[in-house]
Amino acid sequence: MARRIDEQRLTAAAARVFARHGFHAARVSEIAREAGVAQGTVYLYFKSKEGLYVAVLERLARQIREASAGLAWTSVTSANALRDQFADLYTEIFETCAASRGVAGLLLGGPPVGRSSEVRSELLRDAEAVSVAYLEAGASAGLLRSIATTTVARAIVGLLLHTVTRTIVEDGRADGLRALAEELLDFELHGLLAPADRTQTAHTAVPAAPMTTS
Amino acid sequence: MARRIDEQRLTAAAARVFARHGFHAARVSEIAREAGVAQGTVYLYFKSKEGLYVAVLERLARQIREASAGLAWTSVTSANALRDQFADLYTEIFETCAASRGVAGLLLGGPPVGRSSEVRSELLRDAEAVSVAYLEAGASAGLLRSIATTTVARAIVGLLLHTVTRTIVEDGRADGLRALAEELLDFELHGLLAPADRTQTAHTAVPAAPMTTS
Amino acid sequence: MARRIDEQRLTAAAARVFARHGFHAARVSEIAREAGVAQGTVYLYFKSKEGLYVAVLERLARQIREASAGLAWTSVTSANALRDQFADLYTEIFETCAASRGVAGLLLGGPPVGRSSEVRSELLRDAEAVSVAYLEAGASAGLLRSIATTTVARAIVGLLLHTVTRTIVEDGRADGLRALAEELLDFELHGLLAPADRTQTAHTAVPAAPMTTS
Amino acid sequence: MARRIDEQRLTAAAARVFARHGFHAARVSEIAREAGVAQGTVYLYFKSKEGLYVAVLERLARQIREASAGLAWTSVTSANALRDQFADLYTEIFETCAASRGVAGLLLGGPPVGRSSEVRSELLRDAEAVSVAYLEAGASAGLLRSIATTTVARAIVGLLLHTVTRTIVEDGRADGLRALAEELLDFELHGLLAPADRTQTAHTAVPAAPMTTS
DNA sequence: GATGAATGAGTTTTCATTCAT
DNA sequence: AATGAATGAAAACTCATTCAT
Repeated sequence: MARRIDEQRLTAAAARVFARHGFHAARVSEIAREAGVAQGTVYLYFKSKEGLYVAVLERLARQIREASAGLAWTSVTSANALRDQFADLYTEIFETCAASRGVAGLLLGGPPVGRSSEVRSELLRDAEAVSVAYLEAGASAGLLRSIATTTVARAIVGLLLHTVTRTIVEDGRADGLRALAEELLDFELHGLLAPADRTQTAHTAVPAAPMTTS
Repeated sequence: MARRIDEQRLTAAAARVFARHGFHAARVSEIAREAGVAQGTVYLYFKSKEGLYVAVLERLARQIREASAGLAWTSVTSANALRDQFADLYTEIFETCAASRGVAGLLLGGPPVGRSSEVRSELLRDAEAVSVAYLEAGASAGLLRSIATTTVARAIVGLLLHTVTRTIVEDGRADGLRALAEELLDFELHGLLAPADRTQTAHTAVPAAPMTTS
Repeated sequence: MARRIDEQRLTAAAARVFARHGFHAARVSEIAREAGVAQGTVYLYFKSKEGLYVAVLERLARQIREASAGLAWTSVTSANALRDQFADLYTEIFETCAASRGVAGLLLGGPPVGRSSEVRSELLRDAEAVSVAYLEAGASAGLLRSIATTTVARAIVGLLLHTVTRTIVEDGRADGLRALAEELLDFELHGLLAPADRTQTAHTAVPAAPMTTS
Repeated sequence: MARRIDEQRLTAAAARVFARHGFHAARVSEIAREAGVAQGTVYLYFKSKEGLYVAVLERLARQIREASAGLAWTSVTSANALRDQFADLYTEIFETCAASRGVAGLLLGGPPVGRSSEVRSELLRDAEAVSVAYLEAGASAGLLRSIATTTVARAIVGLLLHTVTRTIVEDGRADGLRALAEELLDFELHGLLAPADRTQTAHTAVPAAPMTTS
């Protein structure tokens, strides 16, 4: 058990240090100091700095998975029920990431280090797979439209991902995460277009030449 | 005497090498060899390896901006026109990124190196700003719903970004990019829900506990 | 665990290598080899090659100070007593420098490297200060003439310095250092002129145009 | 002749740059820029940076020799005449060095670079030789005491050298150089001791333990 | 198990020098 | 003769990892 505790101390310290400096600039010496152990001790628990890094990422990936697994998933028979379940899921994910901002940034946007790319890819692939499953289930149930499943599944994951990266990791938003989830779901479910019965005349002042800023 | 070698030779070689290995694992010696110049020559044109890297990213960022700026933007008065214009834009972006897959991966998902984070941030910020502008213009023209603008703008950018990263950079898709764009737009504009008049009974077989894969 | 190798091993090796090649041409790798440690080890003990160099110079500067501080200084009431005390001091300095010829050359005549100039300057300034103190004390005691104190103090230090540089460092003289000291003191105390009562006729064959050698 | 001019321009520029940065930190590019020529041009006139450096030192060494050679040396038959001639010599040397402070510092205290050590040594050796010649001539003429010629000759050179280094190069004194020369000569000729007929009782407060400053 | 001193491989960068124009 | 772009050798320093205690 002591072993477990020390390992925890190390990954926790490593998470802080990696979050602070990124993988390459992080020093094993700093991690050891922050964990209150000698440098050599790190190598009793982890094969290498790389291994320690991957372990840190894996912990967050696991937490995200657990967060979603912990939810009560039931068969869904209405759009509202579907929406509520996903709002729960998104909120859990957001909160888990908000609690580990720094590591979340590395998990989603860090450099490829050892198996780190796989950890990220697997997480995203799983998320996409879940997404695909729901889209298909929803479609066959008549709740959802039949659309380009793979593309849209990826779009949904990307939308979540970027929200985490920009709004939670970069801006540091930690409150109102459920509201954030609801806003995203509203967009996902209903799309952008105004209800068909609304008049669609307009000379919309859509500006020319986008992204010519900066 | 004018520069005798083309700066382009260097950035092109650097793009290949950085794409192959990422920033940290890329060796200046390999870049020089690939460009067919001596190592020292690199430093006649760029202050450092870091500077060279940022220059490579900036070139792609510029290309993406130019791709979108080159389009004919007109005032939009119908949902279809809006959709067409964005299909053009997305297609241009996809094609630009497909032409520089490796660098696109670094630009969108690479580690922070020198000013590289700013280059990425500026690009995303600009994209989000454009997105916001269109959402607001579309809404005030009655074409689009009024929704949480910032959140949705980020969602849209994230959705694009992840599509580029996964489908174009990782999977290497180079054809059918307009179709991809159309699929995304269909999702963006109409959302996931089946038309309201469709019956919404269903016992949706929505599976419990998502993301418990691998 | 206490340092396992002796810092002394490093400075001694460094002293030899620096003495052999001077600061710039000295290679850290050679110092490490000469000390029988790995290159990296040098940097456990010293921040940089520069720091190691300065440490080597400081050690000799300290030794010179200690050599002079170890002498029994008493109030002086006669020219002979004064002369004896200084003969002791000079001899100590000469012997200390003779024991570290190479380093003495660098301390007194090496290029400015990091704080090395300050180490030298401080030593010389202290020496001049002591000189000034003695000249003034001697003058107020009626033992010495009243003369341009600062200028003469510097002259005396310079005379010692150059003797060390030329006779001890360059020529490698290691014996008869007390005699050397006595000769210098004879010159310092009595000057060059023949006793006034000696006839001063002479057709001195003072040669014209000096220094047209080589 | 154009060649001469360019060479002059180069040595003059090099003197400034070497004086500013020392040999190692001086950049050939900076010298070329300061001289208003291309880098390659330097190598039309000098074999290497080292050669240029030595040329700069040699120029000052030559100037010092010429300064002394330009004086009217006549046979000396009195202490006063001797003193006057040397006052002239010292003043010339001081003024020459004051006019090239930076280079004087390098000539007398710079690092060993190529033949630079020889240039310095030759100058000092010549100075010592002249000194020896005068001491011997003066002694045989009965003007000067018979003393340890070599030692004293070196002492005299060292005294001059250090005065140049400290008072002219470091402190930047440029005026009153003749007075400085006279002060040195007074010390050299008469020594420190008070005239014998002055009472030599005194309890001289000669301080104990010198050089324990800093 | 824990320690931390020692290791030494590995890489960017500088800058004197060359030589095609 | 002059140019200055290109060259490439050379070296300090860092830091992950090891292993004797």
